[in-house]
Amino acid sequence: MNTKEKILDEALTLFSEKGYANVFVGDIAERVGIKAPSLYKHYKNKQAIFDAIIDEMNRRFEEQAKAMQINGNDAAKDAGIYKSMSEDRLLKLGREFFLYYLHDDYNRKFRKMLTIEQFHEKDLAEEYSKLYVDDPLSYQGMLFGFMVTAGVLKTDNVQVMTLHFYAPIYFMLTVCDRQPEREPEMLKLLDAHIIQFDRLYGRNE
Amino acid sequence: MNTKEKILDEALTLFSEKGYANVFVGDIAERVGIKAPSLYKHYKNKQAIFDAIIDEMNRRFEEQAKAMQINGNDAAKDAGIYKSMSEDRLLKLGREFFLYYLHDDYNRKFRKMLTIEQFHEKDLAEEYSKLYVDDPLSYQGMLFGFMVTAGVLKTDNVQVMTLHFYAPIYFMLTVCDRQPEREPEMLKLLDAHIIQFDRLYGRNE
DNA sequence: CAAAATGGCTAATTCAAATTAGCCATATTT
DNA sequence: AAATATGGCTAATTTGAATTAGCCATTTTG
Repeated sequence: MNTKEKILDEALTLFSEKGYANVFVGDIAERVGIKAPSLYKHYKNKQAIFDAIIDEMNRRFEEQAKAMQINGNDAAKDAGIYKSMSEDRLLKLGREFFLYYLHDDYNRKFRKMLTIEQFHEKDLAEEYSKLYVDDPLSYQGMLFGFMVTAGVLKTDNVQVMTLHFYAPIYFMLTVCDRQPEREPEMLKLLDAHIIQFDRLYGRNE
Repeated sequence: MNTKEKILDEALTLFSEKGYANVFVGDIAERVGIKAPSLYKHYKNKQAIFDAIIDEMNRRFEEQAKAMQINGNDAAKDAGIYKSMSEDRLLKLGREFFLYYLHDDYNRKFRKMLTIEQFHEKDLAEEYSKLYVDDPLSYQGMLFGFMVTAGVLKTDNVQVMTLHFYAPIYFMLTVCDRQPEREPEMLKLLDAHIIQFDRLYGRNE
C-alpha cells in the first residue's frame, strides 16, 4: 500500500470513529507516519480526502454489486439451490452475511462514517439509503422471490417478507457497530430471528 | 420560553442537523437573537450546552417512561383491551406510534443528534441503545406478552416476535429521518408490515 | 431606594487547525 | 548524467472559532 492509499485508509479509520469534523489533518498524517504538510502532496485538501474515500468505496461497492448480479443471475437459473434450502443452511447463510458486513473493515468503517455524516449532505443520505436500505432489500427480495417460486417460502408479499428478514439484521448490525461488546448477544438473537423467520414463512411440510 | 431554554432549543436543532462539531457558538446565538459572548452568561461553554440537552432529554424520557409504566400496569390488569385488539386497531396504534416518534420535534431532533454523536462517547452509545433498542423492545415486549396471554397473538418466542414488530419500524424511522421525502412510501410499507405481522402472529380464527 | 445580580453588548485575546512557502534528498525520465 | 518530478520536511501564515474582559442598562432583592 503506497502513501496515497495509506492516507485514505487511515482517514477512513479516523472518520469512522470521530466523524469528519473531529479529525485533524495532523491526526491522519501522524498515523500514516508523515507530517501534515506532506499530505498536501497527495491530496488538494482535507475535503478531497473525504471525497476520495467516497469514490473509492463506490468503486468497490459497484464491483461487488456486479459480482452479486452475476451470482444472482446464475442462481436464478438454478432453482435447485433454493429447493434444498434447509433451516440450517439459511441460518448459516444469514450468519455469514451478518458477520461479513460486521467484521469486514471497509464495510464497517464506511458504514459508521456514513452514519455520522448522513445528515450533512443530500448525496450522503442517498448513498446511505442505497447501500443499507434499497440495495439489500432489492437483492434479498430477488433471492426470496426465487425461493417463493421454488416453493421453499410462501407469502403474499415478498417485499414485506424481505423487510421482515432484513430489518432485524440491519437493526442488530447497528447495535454491534455502536456497542461491539454486545456482539455475542446479537448473534444469539440473530439465530433466533432466522429460525423464527423460517418457521413463519417456510413451507413447513 | 426564556433565553436559557431557547438556547437549548436552538442548539438541539442545529446539533441534529450538523452535529456538535459543525455548529458554532455564534450560530446558536444568532438563532436565539443574541451575540455569542452573551451565551456565556447562561452556559459555561459549548460543551455545557450539549450536556444540558442530554440532561433535559433524559428528564423528559424518564417522565415519559414513568407515564408509560403506569399505563402499562393498568393495562396489565385489563386484559380485555388486548382480547379486542383487531387488525385495524393494531394498524392505527402502530401508525400513531410511528408518526409520533417521527414528527415530535424533541424526539426527532434528539434521535438525529444521538445518531451523529453515538460513536463519540461510550455514554452516548449507551443512551442511544437504551432509548432506541432496549426500552422499546422491553416495553413492546411486555405488551405483546399480555397479548399472547390473552390469546390474541401466538408465538414460542415473544422476544423475537417483538423484534419482528419493532425492527422494521425502527428501520423505516431511520429512512424518514434521513430522507423525509420518503415518508409516504414508508407509511405504505408500515401498513403492509403491520398487516403481515398480524397475519403471521395473529390467532387467525 | 440602594446594592447586587442579571443579561446584554463590543472589543480583545487565545489558540488550534488548515494550508502555503520554500528547501532538500531521492527517484524517475529522457 | 542532466533535468525533472516526487514526496518528504520545517517554518511561516491565515483563518476562524471559542472564550474572556470589561462596560452598561435593567431587574430583583434586602
